[in-house]
Amino acid sequence: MSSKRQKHIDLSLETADDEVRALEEAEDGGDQEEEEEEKEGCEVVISNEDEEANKHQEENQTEEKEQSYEKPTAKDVIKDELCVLQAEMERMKEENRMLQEVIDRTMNDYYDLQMKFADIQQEDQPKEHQVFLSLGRQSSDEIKQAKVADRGSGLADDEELGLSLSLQTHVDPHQRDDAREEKGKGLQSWAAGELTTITSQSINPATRKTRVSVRARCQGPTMNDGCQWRKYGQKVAKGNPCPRAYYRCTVAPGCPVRKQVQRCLEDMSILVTTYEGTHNHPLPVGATAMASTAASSLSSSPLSYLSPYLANPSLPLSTMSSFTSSAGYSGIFGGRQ
DNA sequence: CGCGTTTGACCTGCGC
DNA sequence: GCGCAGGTCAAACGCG
Repeated sequence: MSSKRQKHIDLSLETADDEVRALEEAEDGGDQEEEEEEKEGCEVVISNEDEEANKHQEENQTEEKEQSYEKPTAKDVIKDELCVLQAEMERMKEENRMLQEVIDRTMNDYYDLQMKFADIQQEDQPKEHQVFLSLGRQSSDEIKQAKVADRGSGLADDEELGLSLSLQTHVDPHQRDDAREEKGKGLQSWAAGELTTITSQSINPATRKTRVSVRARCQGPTMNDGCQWRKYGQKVAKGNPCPRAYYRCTVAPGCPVRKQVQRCLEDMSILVTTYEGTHNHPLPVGATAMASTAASSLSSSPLSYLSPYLANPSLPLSTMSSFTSSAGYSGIFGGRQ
């Protein structure tokens, strides 16, 4: 008998809602089924939820007859467990909501700091080209912040390589918003939703070598950006115990593009990928979405690491932006030579 | 066997 | 000039 009672409890845990329904039904019309008590002896596999409820109810009733003093106890136990489980579910839901809010707040603060940092860098090093691409999830607040930063930055157009700055002179605010959303979608699809952070780009004035640095949350050894890469070296850099891996683009022979991949010291789940060079071949579709995003902000030839189309400096900026937008890609960041 | 990775050696730029 | 750190090369190795 005790084994039967144990079975009841297990079933109630698996299908709590149905159990509640079954109990309610049992209370309402349980008398009608008392004459089928002989079924209680059958240990069959329960395949139907209603059958399960009925059987549950029948077994309960059988036990009730044999040990009538246990009737309120068994139901109370089940109801108590249901209440506890439901309360726990509610608590977890509430906890999830709070965690989500914390994450959103943290992301907002992070992007805010990133923008301020960009402004400070631009003030300190007016000759150093800086690009900050906001990738992945982007809230409306971040978009607003970006707009404010863009309008207030007052960059010298001829000298600064602005992120979305220069392109904004060609599109209206609605289009910008749409484009930003497009960018987010494109990158999410590119990185399977794992891309969450920031890219930055800089040109070394001395060597004229340019780099795009992408920080992405990625569990694998390297993030899939659509291109084919061959590893040619690995080095442990000073200050970071994580080894830095060196990759060369193998989509086309002689392609000069290289990338360095290194885990972030602060957060091992973040992969910092630095691209360098210009592809001398058309990119795969998967890579082009990313390429157009980054490269449209890097319209000068040495800056177009990711899109060979943008390696052609003869293409005017307006052509670039129309290309990236008309191609349906997510390139919305303006570029400036 | 071909291709990609690993890893130690070598090269190069930079600061002192 | 020297030392250091970052970057690249290439032989050895592993895998399919």
